[in-house]
Amino acid sequence: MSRISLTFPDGNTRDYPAGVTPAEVAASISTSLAKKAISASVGGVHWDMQWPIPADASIAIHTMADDAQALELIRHDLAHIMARAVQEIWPDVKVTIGPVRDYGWFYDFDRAEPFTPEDLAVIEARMKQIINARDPVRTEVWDRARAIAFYEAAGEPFKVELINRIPEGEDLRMYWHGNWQDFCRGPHLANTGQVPADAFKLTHVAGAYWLGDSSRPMLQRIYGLAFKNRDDLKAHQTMLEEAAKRDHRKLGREMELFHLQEEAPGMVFWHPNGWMIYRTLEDYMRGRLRVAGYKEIKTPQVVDRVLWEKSGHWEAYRENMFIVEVDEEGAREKRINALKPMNCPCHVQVYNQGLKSYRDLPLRLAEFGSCHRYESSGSMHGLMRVRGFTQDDAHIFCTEEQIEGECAAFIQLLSSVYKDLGFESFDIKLSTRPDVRIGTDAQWDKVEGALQGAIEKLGLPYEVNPGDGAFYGPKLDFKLTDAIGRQWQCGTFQVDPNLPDRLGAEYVGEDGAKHRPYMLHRAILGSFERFIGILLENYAGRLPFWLAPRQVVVASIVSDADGFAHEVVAALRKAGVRAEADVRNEKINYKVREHSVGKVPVILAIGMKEVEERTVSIRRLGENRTDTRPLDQALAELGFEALPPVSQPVSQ
RNA sequence: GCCCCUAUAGCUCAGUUGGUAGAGCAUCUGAUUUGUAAUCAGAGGGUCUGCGGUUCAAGUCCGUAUGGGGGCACCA
Repeated sequence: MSRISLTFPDGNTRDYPAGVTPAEVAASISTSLAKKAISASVGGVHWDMQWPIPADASIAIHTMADDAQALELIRHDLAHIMARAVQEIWPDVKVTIGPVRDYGWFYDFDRAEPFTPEDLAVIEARMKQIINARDPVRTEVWDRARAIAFYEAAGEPFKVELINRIPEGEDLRMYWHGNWQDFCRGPHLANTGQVPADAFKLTHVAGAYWLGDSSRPMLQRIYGLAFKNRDDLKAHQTMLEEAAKRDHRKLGREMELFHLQEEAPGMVFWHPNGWMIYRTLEDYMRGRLRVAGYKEIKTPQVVDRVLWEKSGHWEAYRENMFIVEVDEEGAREKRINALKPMNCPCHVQVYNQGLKSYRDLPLRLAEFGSCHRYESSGSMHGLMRVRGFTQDDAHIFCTEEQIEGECAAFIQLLSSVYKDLGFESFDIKLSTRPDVRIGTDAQWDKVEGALQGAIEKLGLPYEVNPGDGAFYGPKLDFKLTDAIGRQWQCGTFQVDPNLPDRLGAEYVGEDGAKHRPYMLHRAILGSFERFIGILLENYAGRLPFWLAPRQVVVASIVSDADGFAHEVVAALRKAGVRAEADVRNEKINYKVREHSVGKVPVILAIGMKEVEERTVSIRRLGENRTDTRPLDQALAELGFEALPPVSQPVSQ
């Protein structure tokens, strides 16, 4: 059980068990201290105790047993304090709900006028007044009829709806902050003064649907950041600024990687540098897949709707497909095609050519498949969510018995690839059978068991998401964690008996009869576009040498060294290094700065000294020193670094 | 798609209460030959996102379309 640490004005800290009562606290300290002990610190949070300590202080003492709980309470109380401030300033605003979230909280309001940044400053000022007023927080338990009557009288339809959604018989708690109250599950601090007044900040306003339902009204959501002290808030704000600096859209411009433009929303124009990253990543993946026993194929971009009808996509996914109508001469009707939104049906077509034997299985067909999806306008975001993208897609056709082995091999491959690309850890989520599904329970038992067995044999931790699988089969999702702690879902592994059935895939078994294979959909990166965005943000643009588009710039210091600079570039290129010469008539300081800003990992400076000694001066990005090396040695070192990392396979 | 915000030079941004545009960087030209994060000088560069409206007059005010941003919804 956790303990509470109380720090008193005499500077001493005393520990108490979590269930301690105010009376016990009072009894444990000397009378003289008791009279001064009007403030204390619990769980790192400063709070004021009235003396004698009131009975409801126990709420705070009980729940502020550790920092995480203390923060939760602070953020939760701030949500209420903000709602109260808003209603005090604009009495006609309707309140709804305001949960705690990472780093703060939000609250949704219904108001005809939009909240402006100036409004936020006004609200913040009022919140500080409320905190400084140190209003005690009181709890009352009401019955449903009273609560509904109260909110109907107050003209708060959203609250009435919330109460109606609470199951009969549950207690309804009303929390009073001064003479403003909110219906809430609690718990809360003992008084508003326990919230630090200088450690929160209202950040922005955004639209959000009532109850997350796009058919319901759109409310205005005000977001706030909150911490237990001012330093933590500042630290978080600094972190946000740092995160903004590594925004891949900004890096994409600065490093001349790609651009997007109005005529092709959600489609990437790759520039030479960006395309080099893309191709390096693609070549790397191609190599990994080849070794892992995949066969690479390429399938059409434009496919007749007939196939999409057979696969079921036309019915279920049509709104998200780019439709291509073609007028064919003599035809009575336009022929309707669609840009493929996914590769699966095409891969089944490849599988279906020629009769397959059980000896052909597992058959692993891979494609760097260019797909187009008509994503809604509001969902697009730089490289992270685009309309035209390329998946590192593959489909494994196999028998039920082979699923577990294929799953284990896939996870090993994925983990090794992530490691090579700089991501040490990832989380696995297993989504199991949903309520609405096809197939028998016995089949689901086997298939889910296969996935589970594969993960467990590898000794990896995983989380189960019951009921979150597709209607045809369970799936695994793989989420990697980047350098600043954000998680990205990239890999996926799905078991699908449905599509082979719809598209008539089969193989001849040992028994001479025809059988349906299972189809395993799997991807490691997800899409190249998005993964490059993730890589850029993870490394803040400072890609490892082997992935950097321009690996080395050879900069001459004086024009008499230009000849040797060119010679070094040629030798580097021969050694497999992406090198460029910079022989512009500029100072070396200028060149070093420009290429450092451009995130070039290695700068070789060439002056007359190097020309005479046939050496190079190596400067690595982020290091303020240089090393002088004989040219041959530098070529060997850099040539080796230019190779993609070779990872050890995960041991069984 | 929905709500809010936003759109001025390649980039980052100024532009007072409406009186037909500015800076830094970048680019180009010249000078400078330089030892590890910005050498100096000069020049060119903008239908102020498109369309419509108000006004004697619109970068500025209003409407609308499109793109972008923050979210929500979506991501079989």
